[in-house]
Amino acid sequence: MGTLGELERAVMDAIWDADDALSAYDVQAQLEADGRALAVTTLLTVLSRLEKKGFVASDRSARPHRYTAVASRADHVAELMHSVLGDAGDRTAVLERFVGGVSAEDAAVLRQLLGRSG
Amino acid sequence: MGTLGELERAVMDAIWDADDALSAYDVQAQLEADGRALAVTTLLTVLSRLEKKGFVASDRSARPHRYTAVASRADHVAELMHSVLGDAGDRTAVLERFVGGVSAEDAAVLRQLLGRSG
DNA sequence: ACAGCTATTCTACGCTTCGTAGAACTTCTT
DNA sequence: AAGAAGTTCTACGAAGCGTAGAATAGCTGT
Repeated sequence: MGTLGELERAVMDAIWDADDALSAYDVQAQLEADGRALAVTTLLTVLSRLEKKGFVASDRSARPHRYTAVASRADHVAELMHSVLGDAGDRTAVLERFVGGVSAEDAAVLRQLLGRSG
Repeated sequence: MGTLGELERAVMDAIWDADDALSAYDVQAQLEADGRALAVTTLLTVLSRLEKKGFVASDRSARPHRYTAVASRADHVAELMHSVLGDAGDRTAVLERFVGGVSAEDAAVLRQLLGRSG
């Protein structure tokens, strides 16, 4: 599972922030609005790399191909959290440090989420 | 804050698994026991890179320099979890997915750590 | 069916990180 | 002071990433 580079991450953010599927041109416009001017071919390259890595899927029937995120940002981040926790050794020790560092709001959310499941 | 490469990770594991400070030679022996034969200079290079990245500190008064982890593995992993959570956008959504995916044991640990009442 | 335009893929290059280690240099010990 | 033990410098190849031009493919109107 590869991690994302800087531009790859920016592209994923654009896709995640959009409500519907984006073309390379849409992504280009989005990044330009963020002050980053890039050639469309650059975005197409990045998009195809993201597809190879399994982060996006493309609809190639539409003429400017449309790209959508395979997992939501929340899913992706939660998965990352699990994956780092995964190779931790002493999970309890990690969770202890983790919980020790969360904000009061996050702690409340966690309590609520854990409350109902047993 | 850079992530660790494959060998860098193996070296950190050796250091984390040891109770006391290790020299490059100790690390070499440890990796050799794990079926990986490397020159000692290789380990010294990696160790110095880890030091530059802030993962280890060295005691240069002892003659074979001794290296210790700056943070425990648990601290490191918990920090990583926080850092991914950090650039998440909707933290509640992430925590929801995260909690949804933990094992019953982990959930029990979390509940205990968070305390009964919220 | 063809010309011209739009869109996509191929190829490429420079930079950085990482695994790997020899060569050169430093520092003890005797 | 010589030799051994240890450390730093320098280096190189592979891979990943940002970046984009060149080449190619597909569509549209006449």
